[in-house]
Amino acid sequence: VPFKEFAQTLEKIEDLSGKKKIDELGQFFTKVLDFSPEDLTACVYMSVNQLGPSYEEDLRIKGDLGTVAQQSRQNQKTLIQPKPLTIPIVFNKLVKIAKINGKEATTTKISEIKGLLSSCQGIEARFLVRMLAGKMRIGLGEQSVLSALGHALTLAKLAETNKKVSGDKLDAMKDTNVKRVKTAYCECPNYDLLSTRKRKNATDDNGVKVGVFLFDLLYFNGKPLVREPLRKRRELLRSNFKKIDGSFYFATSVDTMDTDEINSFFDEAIQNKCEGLMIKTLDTEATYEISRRSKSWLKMKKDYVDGIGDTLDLVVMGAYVGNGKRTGVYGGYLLGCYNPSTEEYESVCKIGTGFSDEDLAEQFKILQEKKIEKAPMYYQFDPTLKPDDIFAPHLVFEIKCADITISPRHKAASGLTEDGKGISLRFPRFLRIRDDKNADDATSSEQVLEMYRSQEIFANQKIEADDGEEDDDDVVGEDEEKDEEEEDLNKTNASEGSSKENPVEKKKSPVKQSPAKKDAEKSKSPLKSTPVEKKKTVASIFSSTKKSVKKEESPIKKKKKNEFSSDSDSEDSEDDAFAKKAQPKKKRSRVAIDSDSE
DNA sequence: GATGCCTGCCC
DNA sequence: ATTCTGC
DNA sequence: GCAGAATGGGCAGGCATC
Repeated sequence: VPFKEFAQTLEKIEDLSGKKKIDELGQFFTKVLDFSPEDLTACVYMSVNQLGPSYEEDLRIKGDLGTVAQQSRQNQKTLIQPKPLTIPIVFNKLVKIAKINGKEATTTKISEIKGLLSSCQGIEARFLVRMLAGKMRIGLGEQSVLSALGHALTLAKLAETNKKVSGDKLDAMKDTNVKRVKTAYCECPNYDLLSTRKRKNATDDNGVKVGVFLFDLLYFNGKPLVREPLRKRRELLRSNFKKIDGSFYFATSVDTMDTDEINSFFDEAIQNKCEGLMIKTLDTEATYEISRRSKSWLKMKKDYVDGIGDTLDLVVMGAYVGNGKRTGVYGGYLLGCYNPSTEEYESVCKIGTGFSDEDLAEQFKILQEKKIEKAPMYYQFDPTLKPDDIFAPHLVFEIKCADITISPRHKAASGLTEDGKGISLRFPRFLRIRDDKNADDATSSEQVLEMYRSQEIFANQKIEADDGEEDDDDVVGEDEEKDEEEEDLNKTNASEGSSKENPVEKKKSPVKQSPAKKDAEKSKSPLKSTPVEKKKTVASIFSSTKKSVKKEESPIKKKKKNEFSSDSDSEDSEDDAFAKKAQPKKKRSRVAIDSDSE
């Protein structure tokens, strides 16, 4: 397959929109299947800009690569002058470059890349460079590549059997195959992910206790359990594995249909320094299939509710030029808090999300007039954070975060901590510009430290929960049956948990809260977005004070934390309830909640 | 050998 | 991770 | 609602550089 053909396909895809992108790639794959099916693997990998799974360990793939490598080598001999590149040549070369390591690795890689580039013609170079940069940005990613593959396989199959189908019937067949491809993709272990991560000194004696918390079983004795409901998967997990104190546990969970119970379990989780809960249906839509997963797994964290959570007002010290769709505006900013005693601005975090396109355009305009040549003495930040543009202290952003942590790079409150370490934010996002604040009205270093400390305290004490109120909404499931309650408790520790799991796939599926975020913040109408149908939900939650639910996909661990909200003043209201839901399907069911914790 | 920058990965 | 946006 | 594409802190490992 000529590389040029591939590059041209990418170019077309870039300009098309919606499903047409998939159709275009599907046609390309169909052609590949027709003329050089042996190149399909490489084409698929290149479409997702990956070199494939850990080829060293995957014999099947390795075999393919061997063939590819051979072909490529043969071609190269006769390739005295620029000869048209082919998919195998390029793919093989990329793999080769990826494997180069050791001394002089960079130099060698560069020279190999130069060689590849000099063989490019026309648009080939453009896409080759993007591939090398890791950003294809053609608006088509993994999911679409899988769809295209499904389409191509459908057509190939039909051609093979000489059948002719079209219209709705054909579409239906495609859908079926797309689903098969995606399912296979989900069920097929990725050796790269499963392989043990390299750790030079993975000892356990560095004072940090590490434990594994199991919460699901996707394969057992060679059989995929992905299609089994969570209740069964969990039962197999619990009956076939044994807990080992100090290192191997089952995630703490509670089975319930009662939101109050969920809330109190959530409080307990927070107390134990967990980030929150993963709420899943036990029986209904409780399998691990991709298309439904998003509807039956919800993540519940304290910072998802508008008006609640840590909020800070920080000064924009500098900015970084934007890439891709942010070309021409800033892609992110360096923010700092103000230390009145030293009259310095200390970096707290960079920020790059939460902005609408309009926000970015407006900010770029505002900041042009605040640009200054170099960072003033009163700007404290690590050299590695040096912004492309630096501004006089002026603009103030209201930022929300999930946590406040000690940082190895940021300077906030570094003069106030015992060890001199600074403070930073975890998962910072932009909420809005604080027009009503001057730079020196920003959150102070002391306040930042205070927020950090109160988190610690909070996490270590018992929270009285409670609430009161209820809201209406209900949750619950109706159908599905029985309830039992069960729970295990283990609490323990804390260390960071880690986990990694879910080797099966990585996808993301957010349920975002409604887009009402900023508005809600301003208008405080937390419920507004929620009403969504509460019909069939998987689970709906709300609480009286904090908590909301978001959806997510892979559960995992968490880290610390707790709640609290302070802010330099913004109005946080706390109100109410919240409910989120997942999607309408019809039946409700009982849910199981795992504490995502470490 | 120590230090710094970059990459890949986890959230 | 979080968030926004086009489809 | 999905999929894609912007972007965060932090860690560990690997390579470059002093």
